[in-house]
Amino acid sequence: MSTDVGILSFMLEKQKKQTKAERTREAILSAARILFAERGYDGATVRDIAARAGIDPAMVIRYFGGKDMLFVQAADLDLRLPDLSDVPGDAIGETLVRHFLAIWETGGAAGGLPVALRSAASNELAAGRLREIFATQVAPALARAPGIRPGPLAGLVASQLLGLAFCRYVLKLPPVVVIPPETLVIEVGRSVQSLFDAAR
Amino acid sequence: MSTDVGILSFMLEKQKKQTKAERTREAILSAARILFAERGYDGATVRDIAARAGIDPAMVIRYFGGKDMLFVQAADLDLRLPDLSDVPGDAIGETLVRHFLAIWETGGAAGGLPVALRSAASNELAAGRLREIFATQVAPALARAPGIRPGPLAGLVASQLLGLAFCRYVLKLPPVVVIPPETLVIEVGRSVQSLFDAAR
DNA sequence: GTCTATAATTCGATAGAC
DNA sequence: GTCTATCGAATTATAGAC
Repeated sequence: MSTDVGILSFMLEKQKKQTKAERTREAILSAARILFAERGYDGATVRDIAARAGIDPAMVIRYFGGKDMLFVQAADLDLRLPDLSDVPGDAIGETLVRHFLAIWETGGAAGGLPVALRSAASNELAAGRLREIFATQVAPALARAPGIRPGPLAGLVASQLLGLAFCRYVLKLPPVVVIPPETLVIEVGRSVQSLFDAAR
Repeated sequence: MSTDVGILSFMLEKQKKQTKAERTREAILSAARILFAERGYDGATVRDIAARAGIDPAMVIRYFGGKDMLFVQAADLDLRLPDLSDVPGDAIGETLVRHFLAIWETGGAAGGLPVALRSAASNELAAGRLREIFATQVAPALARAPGIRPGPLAGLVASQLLGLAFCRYVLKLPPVVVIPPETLVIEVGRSVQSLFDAAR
């Protein structure tokens, strides 16, 4: 079966070369996430991203087709929201805030949420991504909370959590930055919980 | 006293000419507020602003010294927050939300708050303005609420109100846009109130 | 006071050599 | 696959005519 051996060695070589190309691709994407999250869509230039990734600006276009398509990839994210049907009814607020804070505090700068939130106010592409994330991830997850009437709940919860992230991680409002995470879980958790209690 | 008459007629003439110049200045500022609020600092160009004001782009620089200084003027705002020492302790949440919504719903597009919020995420100048507004207007006003412990309260209230404005007026998240103002006053008011109750 | 013309940058994207 | 060189467009800001 020389054919099989040929295929195998081809795949190995292909995988090896893909590893090299994929490493470049990952380097671009990683640099893009950091700079998009720091400066927003307009503020982060293709040249800056290429410089941070250690490659030529032309490669960014070659790998991703354009700045806009690179941004869409960089702003991609999975919130991995917990299944609220497993959470006690009076602990939903704290659970959500704790999960949301963990997304930001751990590796937040490398994820897509800071990228999307930073640019959403001044870039329609980013705004659309954020609206889509709400519709496909946040709203369905909140709807699984037991005994909740449909209504404005999901939008109001999103407003509160995004407002917290905005003031703490984007605007960096000093009094919000210094609040310990545990305090946020309790205080904001209670406030979010009051939204759920009212929708029951 | 021909001197007095001379001064008087000079002042009248001066006032007349100032009226003309002031009208141009107001036209620029008004156009700048609308475009800065719509597209953010980077998205709104001096050319666009001049075109909407019906004057030459060079005049914008001449009147305001530069795009950045025009922005500072456009982002200036007075929240006119009510004196919370006059408000019943259990109505503070609703009072704040109602006042905040009124700022946005009536003439919001012409004010400085949409300008500042739209650009705060991607422009340090705007972010500084917003932080300054919090420090000089929001925090002192909230501190006048009777029987409140100092702590994270002010920052959390600002987070919730800014989050609401962000989702409703900037991001235009559909489920948040369609909520009637009265519902917002009640629902968000209760949630804000729970922050105050916990700080007592 | 006002406008024309342009200076001086900076950006995304592409063509083509290697 | 990668890089050099550059195009074409858009930006703020200024200089100078009227």
